[in-house]
Amino acid sequence: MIFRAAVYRLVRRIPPGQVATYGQVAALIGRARSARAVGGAMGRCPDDVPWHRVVNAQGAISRRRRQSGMLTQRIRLEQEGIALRRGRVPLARYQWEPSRADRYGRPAARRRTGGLACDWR
DNA sequence: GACTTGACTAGAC
DNA sequence: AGTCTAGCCAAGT
Repeated sequence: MIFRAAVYRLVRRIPPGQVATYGQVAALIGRARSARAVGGAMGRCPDDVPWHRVVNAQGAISRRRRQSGMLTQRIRLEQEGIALRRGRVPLARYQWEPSRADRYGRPAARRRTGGLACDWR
């Protein structure tokens, strides 16, 4: 499975009105240390991928090299009923809690940094 | 195959 | 709560 294809397949399963973090997406496809690469994949995704449902670990909309897109993301989230508080999505309320069937692999062992424990569940 | 570039993250101040 | 750093890694050149 190509990395990006795995990312897109998973992101398509995020329900409307909920969000996931880059690190969470990475962990769910069994690549717990690839959060950064997930961001790269989101930048060039097919139109049917709900990219706006992916935010960073703080619940904020990550900055792009070019600002364009950040506003669109916020608007789309709000259209799905997600209210941002102080510029961030309250993850405690909106973060996706995937069922076991939505998980493809077990998170990699955590190294010094970059790897995520299963704390998003 | 050796860089370079990010829509990343956890920890340490 | 902000800023900085060190790790991480897929893709593109």
